[in-house]
Amino acid sequence: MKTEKDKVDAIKNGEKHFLHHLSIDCVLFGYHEHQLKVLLLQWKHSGKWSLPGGFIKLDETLEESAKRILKERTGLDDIFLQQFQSFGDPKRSHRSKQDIETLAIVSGSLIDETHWILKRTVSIGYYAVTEYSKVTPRPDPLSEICEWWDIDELPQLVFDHNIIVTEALKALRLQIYHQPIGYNLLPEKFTLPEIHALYETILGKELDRRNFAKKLISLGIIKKLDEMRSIGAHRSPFLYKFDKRKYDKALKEGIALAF
Amino acid sequence: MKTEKDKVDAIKNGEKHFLHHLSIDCVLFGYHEHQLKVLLLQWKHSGKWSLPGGFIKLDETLEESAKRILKERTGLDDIFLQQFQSFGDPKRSHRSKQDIETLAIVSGSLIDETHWILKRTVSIGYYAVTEYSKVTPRPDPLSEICEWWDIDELPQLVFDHNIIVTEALKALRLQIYHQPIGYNLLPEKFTLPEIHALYETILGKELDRRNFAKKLISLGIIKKLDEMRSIGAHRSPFLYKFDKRKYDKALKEGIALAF
DNA sequence: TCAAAAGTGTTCAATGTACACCCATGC
DNA sequence: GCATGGGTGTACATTGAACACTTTTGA
Repeated sequence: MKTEKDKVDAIKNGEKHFLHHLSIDCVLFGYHEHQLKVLLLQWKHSGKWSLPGGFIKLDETLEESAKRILKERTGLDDIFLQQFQSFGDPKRSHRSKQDIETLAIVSGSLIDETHWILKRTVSIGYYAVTEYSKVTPRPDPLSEICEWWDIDELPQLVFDHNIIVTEALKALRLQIYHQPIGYNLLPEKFTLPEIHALYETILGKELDRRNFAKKLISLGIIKKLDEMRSIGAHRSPFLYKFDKRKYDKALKEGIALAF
Repeated sequence: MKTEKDKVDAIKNGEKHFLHHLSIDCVLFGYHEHQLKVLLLQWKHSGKWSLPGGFIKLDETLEESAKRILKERTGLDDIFLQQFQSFGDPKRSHRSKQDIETLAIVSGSLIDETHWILKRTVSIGYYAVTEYSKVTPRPDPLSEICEWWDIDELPQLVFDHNIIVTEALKALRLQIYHQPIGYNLLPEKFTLPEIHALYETILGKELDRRNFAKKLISLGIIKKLDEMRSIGAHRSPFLYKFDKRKYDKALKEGIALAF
């Protein structure tokens, strides 16, 4: 785990450790009880909101880099992670004078317009999905706050980050029709209403309970167990689990869902 | 249009004009009479084959960069172009000693291991599709030959370019189910057999003529004209054209094809 | 008149969609 | 016993898939 000192050091000396002109931005979708949220950071001083992001170390793959960034913000290791698009408009990452001052103050370093971190940066977008009740968001050294925002009520974000979120959501919703999801999002054993709510939330629309269950079961990626979950003052739902074999096969070969 | 001198100059002085650590690789699919090909370049001296690619100028967008690269190799301007994935394995772009010598010879420049062009490079992959009978491939200054290769008979390519081709084809085939294609690939007026062959070729499988036509027409993206094309010693097929309004709508909103 | 390519419609199967009532549980 | 949420099946509509014969054209 990185210490704050390491991170500040990265701004000062990152020139030697990171790829210039490139960054990773992560759209982390948090799912919980029919709500879809996005993890955002609020920058110190300027108060602007941004996606969690970072730079790529000289010797790590893009995916390792995205995983590292997410782990630093969430502590989570096994996250459903997908590269979806790169953003490279020459003007996308313009920083204001105030931002530059903030970077200088936070890092205790001399930062002028020629600093590597201020050069034109192409950002590789990754999205990820997690159960947000499991996460304790941690700000990075440049940020005061790291917290979840409702997908429908995002503030204005820095750079082109609003566009990145929109594109990530589009990509996620497209992907969900071709690959199963849920493996890292649901407990090992889950109920039909749980996975149903997950799909409804991500797709942002209602899905008929019966038809939904029929399809997942007929695809064979989930199977019913002989156990039930006690949910208090209501009928106990059956538990299901993923058929890992068929789930992985569907991940690799794709499926055709049409909800 | 760039002269050879400009290109060689780019290797010598590109440090100032291009983004380091980043490149664009283009998988240009060429379609003609039921054959799908890919445009490849053969490097001077080493004889290795690669995708057309290049670096990103400081002030151009990623898409402009990809368009520029394709225009230099094909002369074509209006090409169906899609960003599909970025490739960033730290070892993906390792160059052999021989390659480095070749670069030095061709550019008449001193190139050692510290040269910017040899640094770790993340490549942003674009694919494009064109009618290859319209194209006269032009080698770049580093290459002897620029020519079409059958998609099923590709040679071993440099770096991870075989993987890039495979991923591009996967992305193209996925996209074709969600967005119409053909606008820049077919003449303004075309016949059903023509667009049918286009889809069959890209998808690499046979599609029932009647069902295929039924679907495209029922989606409304093509419409029948009162004209026919004379094709010699056979029955004259009707001409169709795209309904641009519905075509663009389908491009934006997506469609669900299931051939 | 023949060869080659294009036009066309129907039937059957599978899938998707819409829909409502009963059951279990804890308070 | 009641409120709440979960379980379940059927009928209908739509879509997909399979399939063959006739027409046009120029040689």
